[in-house]
Amino acid sequence: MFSKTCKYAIRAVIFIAHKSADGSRVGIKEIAKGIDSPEHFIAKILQDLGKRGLVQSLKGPNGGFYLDEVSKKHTLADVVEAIDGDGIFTGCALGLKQCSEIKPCPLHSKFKTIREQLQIMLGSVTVENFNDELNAGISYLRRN
Amino acid sequence: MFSKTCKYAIRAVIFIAHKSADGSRVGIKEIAKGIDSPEHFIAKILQDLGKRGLVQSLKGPNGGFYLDEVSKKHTLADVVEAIDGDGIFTGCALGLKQCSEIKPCPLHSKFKTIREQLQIMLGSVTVENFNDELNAGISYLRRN
DNA sequence: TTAATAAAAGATATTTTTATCTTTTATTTT
DNA sequence: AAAATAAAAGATAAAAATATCTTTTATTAA
Repeated sequence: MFSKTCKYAIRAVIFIAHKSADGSRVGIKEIAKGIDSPEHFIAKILQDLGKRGLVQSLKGPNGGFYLDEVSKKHTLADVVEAIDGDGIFTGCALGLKQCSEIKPCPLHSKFKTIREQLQIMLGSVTVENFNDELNAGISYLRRN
Repeated sequence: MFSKTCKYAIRAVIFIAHKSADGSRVGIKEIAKGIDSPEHFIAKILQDLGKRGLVQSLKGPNGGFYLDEVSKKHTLADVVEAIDGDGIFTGCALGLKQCSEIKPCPLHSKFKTIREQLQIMLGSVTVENFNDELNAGISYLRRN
């Protein structure tokens, strides 16, 4: 469904939202451990998300990643689109470039519904929406 | 959503169902052209689907691929599962192996609905279900 | 029973994705 | 200012997915 890169990205932004909710920053090592990802790989991903303004960071002691007021309100759809592009929301299920309402692939209409639901779902939750349940230990971002 | 291999596979079986509905066989070259795929690559995929009993084939003159009565009734879910496995139906959206009802990832419950709908949708159409609309030129398997 | 046809099988190549390692730059603290 | 910290950037490597090429086997038709 999502690329591995995208899965790491989603887990990371939710983790950062959670850990930096108190105004502090969270380092790359803690993030990597907290979401079970390769440290250097998630570093690259966050670098990319940083350039796109989806996460913020500061170098040096007490530095790390955090989210400003705008970033906290970004939806998971924003994250997915930043990493994987909008193919999952708009592309043809069978990979046909010219597939559209007028020249639909056999699955077109049936798939449309599902894609839309996915987009609505991902568009309706912000990265900080999970803070409470993570605090309460109701959901998890790693094997734990 | 699906791997490229899986997209080719779905297109191919629908194409074969369509072209062999009259009892004839359809060659690999015609299939490759008919679904816009690399010839040797789709050959490999069909070889695999053949071993799994999802398509039938005959070598030699007048040979080619076709579907027996059982294969015609296979659903697209069967094809997807044969190629990509059941990860898309059962796996965690965030790639967490231990994600489950008792240790859910943040997206678990919201995703469940969508995965189920996808499975129901793909499980409710057989590969031959599209023959009529393909004949009528209402849907397409290549740029055309 | 030979030639032609077409898929199966095996080997290799290319591209993309995922992962790692090293060096540089920015920031803070002493 | 110097030392320590931590991300940014750049380079390289490994693995997986996608694609191509060649040889073999089965089948048919002449």
